[in-house]
Amino acid sequence: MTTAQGARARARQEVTAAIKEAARRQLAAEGAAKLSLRAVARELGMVSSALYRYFPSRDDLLTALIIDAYDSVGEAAERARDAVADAPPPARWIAVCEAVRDWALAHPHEYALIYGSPVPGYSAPETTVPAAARVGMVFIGIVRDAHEGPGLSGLSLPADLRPEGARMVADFAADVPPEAAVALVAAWAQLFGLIGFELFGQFNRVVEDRETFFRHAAGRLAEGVGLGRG
Amino acid sequence: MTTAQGARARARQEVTAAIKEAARRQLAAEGAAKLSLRAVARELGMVSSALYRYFPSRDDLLTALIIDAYDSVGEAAERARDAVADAPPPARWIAVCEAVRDWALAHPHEYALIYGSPVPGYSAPETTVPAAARVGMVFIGIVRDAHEGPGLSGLSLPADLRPEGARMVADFAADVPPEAAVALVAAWAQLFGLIGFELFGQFNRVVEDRETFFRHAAGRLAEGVGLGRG
DNA sequence: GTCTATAACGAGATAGAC
DNA sequence: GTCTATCTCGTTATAGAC
Repeated sequence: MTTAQGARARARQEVTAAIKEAARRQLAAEGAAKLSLRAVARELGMVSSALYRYFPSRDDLLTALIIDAYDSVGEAAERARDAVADAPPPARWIAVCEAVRDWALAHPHEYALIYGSPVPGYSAPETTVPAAARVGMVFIGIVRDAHEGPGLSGLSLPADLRPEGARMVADFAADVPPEAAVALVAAWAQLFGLIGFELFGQFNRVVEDRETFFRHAAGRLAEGVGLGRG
Repeated sequence: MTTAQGARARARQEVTAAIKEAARRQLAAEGAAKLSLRAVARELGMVSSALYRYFPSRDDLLTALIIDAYDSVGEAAERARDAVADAPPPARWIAVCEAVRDWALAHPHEYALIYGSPVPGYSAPETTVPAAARVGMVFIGIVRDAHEGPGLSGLSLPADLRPEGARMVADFAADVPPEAAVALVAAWAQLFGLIGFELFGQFNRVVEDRETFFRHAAGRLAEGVGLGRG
């Protein structure tokens, strides 16, 4: 009985994975807006109605792809953090930034899915939130460690941002000084500005040596969150 | 004869404008990927073949929309710059940043068109480059003025980025120090990271007081390009 | 119970003949 | 410029195979 259930479950997982894989190929070729269940089914030699055993609607398939993509960058960021766990905070910050950029360059369509223009007519459900938060949590962890270790430097917070900083600390950045939380969120958004511009072609004819440029910019972001020079 | 030609030219311009307006509505409703000449024609009560007298292809219509959008942000940035021409450089920098953000919040779909995910199957032609450069040129101008006036402070450039900085100065940032050019390009990309994250929903549950947060972040960007505190 | 296939719906896009 | 025949799409109901 358990073996039968195990086999069924395994088969189900395999089909689910195949569907998502085909959907990702579609994503790359046609874009998220044109993702179609029928085309996915066709590519797999299935009939469209059969897909509904695995995903109750097209939007649920999209949601699964989005969560997978967030988990994929999140994992890349966490792996990078763990690989340099002994390095000083600025070096760890830069390593994670580079891991996120490397992931984006390796998965441009999944990057566009989660950090690019929203898909028309689709609204991401709450279930995407934990996966979406993973990358940010890695950065928060680095700053928290620095705060509890060597300390943060060069930060300040104007009076009109103090409530916001306090709320951030309470909501998602425990044990981080409010001025660091505010700087952190800004740096996080700015990092994806650098990556998005490179990926989406805004750096054409503007930045040539992109590795070096990015490493330098990531280092300045680290300074901006109080990590000092690494 | 001249009046007849003038009337014809005027009529042609009006129809062209109506086509682009309808296309922008489509952009908002369905996204750039699904922009179709037929749907635009239908909305205008025309037949699709008639549109080809104005735009030889769907891609040409897209290109026109992209150039219009770039010109629109560029104009907003230039207007903001001119409105605070007497203010010190950091204040001018922040004013332009806020103008770009205001434009983005007012034109989210056009923002997505030019700064969001690339449209699958579409490749922007060279003709978009001058319009795309306008916003950046405004920032370069502010930094150049500061350099030639009160001066820039706190900048440095590692050896491995010096060739890149020199190239930037030669290519598009004349009369700006190379270290400022590099910082400028980074700040430019980071600005759109802040705006894109706000616009595309990444700030949900993360940033509440977005005006204040943005103003502060824009000020830090100004410091990052050597403008000092305003 | 779990899955796949057939068929159909209503809506929309598209191609081509006229 | 119009009309029609033929596609696509998401989704559901149903029937049967394992």
